[in-house]
Amino acid sequence: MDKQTITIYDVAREASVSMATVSRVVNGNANVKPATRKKVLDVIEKLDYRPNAVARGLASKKTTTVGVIVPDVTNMYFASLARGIDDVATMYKYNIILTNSDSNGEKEVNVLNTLLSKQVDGIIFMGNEITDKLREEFKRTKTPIVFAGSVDEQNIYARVNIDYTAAVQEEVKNLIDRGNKRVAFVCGPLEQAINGQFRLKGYKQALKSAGIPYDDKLVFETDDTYKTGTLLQPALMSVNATAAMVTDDELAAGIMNGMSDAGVKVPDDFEIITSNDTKLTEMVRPKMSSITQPLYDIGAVAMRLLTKLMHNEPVDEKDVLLPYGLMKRESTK
Amino acid sequence: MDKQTITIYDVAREASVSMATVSRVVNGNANVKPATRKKVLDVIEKLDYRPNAVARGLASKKTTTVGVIVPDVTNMYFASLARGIDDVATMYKYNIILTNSDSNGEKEVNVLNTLLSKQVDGIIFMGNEITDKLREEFKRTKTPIVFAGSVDEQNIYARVNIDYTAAVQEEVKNLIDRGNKRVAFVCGPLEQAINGQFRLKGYKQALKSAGIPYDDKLVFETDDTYKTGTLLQPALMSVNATAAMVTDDELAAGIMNGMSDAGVKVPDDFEIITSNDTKLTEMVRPKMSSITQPLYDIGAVAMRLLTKLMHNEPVDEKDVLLPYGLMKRESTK
DNA sequence: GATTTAACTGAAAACGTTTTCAATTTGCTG
DNA sequence: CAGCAAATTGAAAACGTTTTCAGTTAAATC
Repeated sequence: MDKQTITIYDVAREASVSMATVSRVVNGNANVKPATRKKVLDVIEKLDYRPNAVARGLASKKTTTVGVIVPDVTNMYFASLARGIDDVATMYKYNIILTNSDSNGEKEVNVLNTLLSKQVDGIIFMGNEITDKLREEFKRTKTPIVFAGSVDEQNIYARVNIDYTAAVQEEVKNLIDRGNKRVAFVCGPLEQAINGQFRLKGYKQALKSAGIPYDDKLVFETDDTYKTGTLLQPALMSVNATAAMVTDDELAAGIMNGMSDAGVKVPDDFEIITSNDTKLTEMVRPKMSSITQPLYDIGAVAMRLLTKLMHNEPVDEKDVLLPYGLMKRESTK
Repeated sequence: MDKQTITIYDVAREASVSMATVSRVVNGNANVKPATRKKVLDVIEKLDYRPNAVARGLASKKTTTVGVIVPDVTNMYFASLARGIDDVATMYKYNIILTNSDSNGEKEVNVLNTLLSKQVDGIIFMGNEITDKLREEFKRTKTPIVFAGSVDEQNIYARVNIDYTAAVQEEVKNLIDRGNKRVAFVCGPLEQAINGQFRLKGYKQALKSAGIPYDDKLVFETDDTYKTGTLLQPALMSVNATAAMVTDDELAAGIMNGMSDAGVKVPDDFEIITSNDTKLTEMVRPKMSSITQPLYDIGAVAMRLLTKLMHNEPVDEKDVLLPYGLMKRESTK
């Protein structure tokens, strides 16, 4: 009546060998006589035996599961990374436990602890503001961690990103070269190092190279949402900005639609460049010019890196930078 | 040197009680004297003991983990469901193992088996074409399964959806009432029951009520992608369609942009209505009218239903239909 | 064919919990 | 304060694997 499970012991008995031998064939251990292997395999087939991964995890101290902490899967940027992660995880026989943190420090700590209690073999973290408390928790564990599409300004953790500073600098330079004297920098929370340090730095460098003084009235700190973007047009106009470097695609789409709705022509009256190159950039009209990032690859490479860490393989570079590009579409001249 | 872990045995010794007692206080069992509980709690705090979920899983046969099979997290529709699932999972102390199947029957079977070997307590499945092989695998397990946003034409599995047939019928009726004699039905793969049976049925019913003969030249079976949508304009024009009922938002956005690019005005020359009400509908211009679905809730309710199944609580209705709505935006007159 | 060596196999101890069942305490009752 | 029920506790057996170590068998050498 009850869920009767076939255990390794059952197949051992049926094949007249020991559990150890069954375990060996299941794990592909070479030290088994071919004839024995075949016999065991046949019984496994016949009994439809499936190894219990939990018991395996307890005995071997490996769960072949990795934890993935993401601010919100509903955000295309993170969804793309997550997809890359899952694909290479699958490739290496891992599964992922996916958890949404809403970039909330407390949730991040909780979630991290549950993942660790579940004995994940590794963790991929996304999120750009690392609270002290979180760093402390990270430090307490020996479980390998890699950041994906997320900077670590303390240079401690393995991570894979693009060079946000250079990319922003380059794009802002282009904007300036095209005659824009006042280009706005519209970003997510500045406490997030990726904005407040890396990207803002690129923005400032571009201004400096062009001999334009930095004006903090031109930087707009937002919550990265579409809705907020749609409301920004008046503020942007009031500081006489003629272009904007935006750090999130949905936010950028909001700004662009807000402009259009207010009769401001993009790109003729206002140029917009965005940062994540999600498919949204192509769906919106005009299509948005963007920094291109290999989103899927960032996730994929992060996961690959994590496998190396988990298997104690040597890694040459803990801070991997993937190439970025610049895709001109219709929101810039 | 080695990752020295504190076990339940360590705290038992330190608190001079038995493992059983420690286990009791960890699990909130009531039969522990308050003084003892406090003593144990103090030691747990002091030693920073964290229960090993794997060992727990082996002993109790519960992993507090559920498997989630999704075609592709990168699709906003599924990402929204997944978010709803994760949130209520967290609420009930579960974690989710998220796997992408690409709606590929073989992958689905593989993934299902890994999930089962990992002893997940339940499974949430998304995907609309259930191969015989997959059904067979489903049947073999006693692990509860619920479908989210996915139909089961055999009425076997617990599932939560909206009434796709009624929703489509209603919208097509509106299109017809507004004077469209030839409305196209543009959908994903017809093998998927949600399209080939439920939605198509609604389309046909609407035609029938209006006394319009069904013309299969007006149904366009696609792969649900944006790209495909952008290429559909000529075909749609060649059959003299003046409106389209589309089953996917990205696809619909593609069609709309394809129309606009070809100089066909939406909605004046061509009306479009889509089906999933993802945030994309608002980002695109003109904004797309859509059937509204409580995406997040579908996921949330599915997960809630699964918890009941996992805890052997009675469930009154295995086929839950959530309310849908119709949101008129700018792609219809 | 006797030795030596390499290949294969099995017994049993982990792994860190939960859970059953019996034993011990404690609190009441009269 | 004996007697009994209820509340607490602990011992030990699961749970289903992996892994170590010793033993056994087969192959190779002379």
